[in-house]
This record gives sequence, C-alpha cells and structure tokens, in this order.
Amino acid sequence: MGTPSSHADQTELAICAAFPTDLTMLLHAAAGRMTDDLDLAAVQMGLNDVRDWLVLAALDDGRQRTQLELSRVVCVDKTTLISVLDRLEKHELIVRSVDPSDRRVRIPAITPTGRKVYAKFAIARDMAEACALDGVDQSGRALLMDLLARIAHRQDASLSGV
Amino acid sequence: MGTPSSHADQTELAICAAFPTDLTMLLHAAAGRMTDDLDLAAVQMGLNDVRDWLVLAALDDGRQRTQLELSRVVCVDKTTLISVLDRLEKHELIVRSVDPSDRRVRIPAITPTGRKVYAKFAIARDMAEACALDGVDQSGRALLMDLLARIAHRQDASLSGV
DNA sequence: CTCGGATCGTCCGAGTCCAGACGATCCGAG
DNA sequence: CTCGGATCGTCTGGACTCGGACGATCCGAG
Repeated sequence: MGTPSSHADQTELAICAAFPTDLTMLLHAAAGRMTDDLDLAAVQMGLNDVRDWLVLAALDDGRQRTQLELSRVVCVDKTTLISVLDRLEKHELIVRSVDPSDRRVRIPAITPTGRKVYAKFAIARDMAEACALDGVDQSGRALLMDLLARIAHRQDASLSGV
Repeated sequence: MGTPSSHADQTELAICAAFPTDLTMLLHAAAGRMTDDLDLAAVQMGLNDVRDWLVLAALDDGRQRTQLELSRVVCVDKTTLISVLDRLEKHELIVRSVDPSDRRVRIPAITPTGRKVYAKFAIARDMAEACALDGVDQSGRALLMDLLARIAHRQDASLSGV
C-alpha cells in the first residue's frame, strides 16, 4: 500500500526550512519527521505505515472491539481500515472472528505473531522518541507533552469572526 | 479540491484519545488540530487548504522563484503544485509570468489581491496560534518552539539496528 | 411471528496524490 | 552552427482515500 519510503504527507517535512517560527508548520514538520522514522522502522519489520502499527497498538491491549469501534479509536476511516485489516490478516498478525452473539460484527484480535511484531516495533518507537528528546531534561519533556496534549485536546478555537 | 470540512489527514486527530502518552501521536494530533482550525479559516476566505496559504506565504516575501524552487520551499510535489497554482491564478491571487531570460521557467508572483487575502489569513492564523497557547508563559512557548524545531530539524535517527 | 428501522462490514465511484514520461527550451562541446 | 544532454513545466497512469450505497443481520413494536 502506497510508497512507504516517501513521507506520509509531503507537506509536513521541509516547511520549517522556510518558516521556522510558525507553530503549525513546526508541529507538522516535527510530526512528519517522527513519522518518517517510525514508518521506516515499521517497514523494516514488515508493517506498511503508520496505520498498521496504530491498529496493532490498539489491539495490543486485548480489549474486544468491533471494526467500527476500532476505526473510531485509531481514527481511521472504517473503509480504509478494511484494507489495513486485510493486509494484517494476510500476514497473520491479526485474525477476524465473528461475534457469535451478533453475526453482523467482526472482532479483530491480535495474534501472538502480531504481538511479537508490535513489541519489536514498540522498542524501535521508544528508541526513536528517546533519540528525538535526547538532551532534554525531565521537566522539559513533561512540559512538552503537556502542551501538545493541551493543543490536541483543545475544544474550540472560536475564531469565527475575523 | 477535496472536502475542506474534513480533516486534512484523519489519522492525526483522535489518536490522542487512545494513546495520550506517545510523542509521535501527540505531535500528529496537535498538528492536525491546528491545521483543522487553519483550514477552516482558509476556507472562510476562499482558500482551499493548507497548501494554498503555504504557497501564498512563500510568495509573500516577493522573492522570485521558479515553480520548482517554490515546490521545494513549501515541500509540495511539483506536480501537485501545478493544480494549486492553477487555482490561485484562476482566483487572481497570483500570476505566472515567463522569465524572459529562460523561457522554460515560469515565475509565480503574488498579486495585490493575493497579498490582501494572505494578510487576512495571517491574522486568523496568529489568532489561532495565540489561542492554542493561551495561558502559556513566554518561557514555555520558547521552550516548545525550540523543542519542536529540534525534533523537526534533527538530522538522522540512527535506529538502524533494532 | 412479522416486519420496519437501525447497525454492522463491505463495495463502488469520484476525487486526489505522485513517480515517471513527455515536449519545450537552454547550454556547452566541438 | 549543430547537436546531445540537462532542466524546466505539464501530462498521464496506477494507487490510495473516503462519502455514500448495498446486503446481511439484529431488535423492538405490534
């Protein structure tokens, strides 16, 4: 699926070179940079892109979820999720089983193989993130995460009238 | 072009709900959140999405650039840039002129109208960013921008052997 | 039991992105 | 001057995304 070697979204990476002071572009650039590294690591262990390990991460907690619930959790369109699950199932990293109490729904579950692959990826991910924050002290990291979470979860921008 | 009301990339936004501690997902979520707001503001003043005002921002400094140089500066694929420029030119926000010294190249330039639209957008952008950082003191903002820039500009991840 | 509406996963069509091909143009070697 | 290679903008084909439609299934009202 796609060309894993290229950026997930090419607008993100190099913007910063031109406009280093803009918050939004910096966020995109930083996110794109991290994703590039993570996609690379994912490809090295047979996953395709960010969605693959996102789904595995969600399934790794063992909770039973329908595909629709899963698509909401990882915020991937339910249509797109199908192709992701198809691929993961083909590689035997997950299985889809029919819920006996509701034959409409499919319950995707991670396999031992999938768990192993995800664990391996998680190590690479943690390494990449540690590397990205190398030299930043603990309070700085906490502040960064807090600010990012605040921006991400902020409810409304209320910039209606301009 | 596209559906401006939806997210630029649906993987970015709600990931945080599931995995709030992951740096990469937080970056994506925060970037997606900001972009959603900015895209909304852009649509309200006739632009289409992030690429439109990105191009305008790059052209606003008045420097002469070929389309290829421009595509590199804003990190938009040169093929995709064509459609952006076509649309901006149709709305008379930019003009493409042929460089007399090299008839292969086209020099896009922002028009007074384009400059006006971009200035209007820049106000909304600054408002959105100020809103996002509301309640964060100056040293916190500086630290955030510094860390983001560091992550974005980091040269290599060196996570080859896992 | 029956049946109409709601909800699941899947499929299809329109739109988008981008690697590679293409014509037009430039430029340096001869 | 000529001409082969490099570089510009544009076009095209294949792959992907996602809104809406579809069949299958569930469930509550009657």
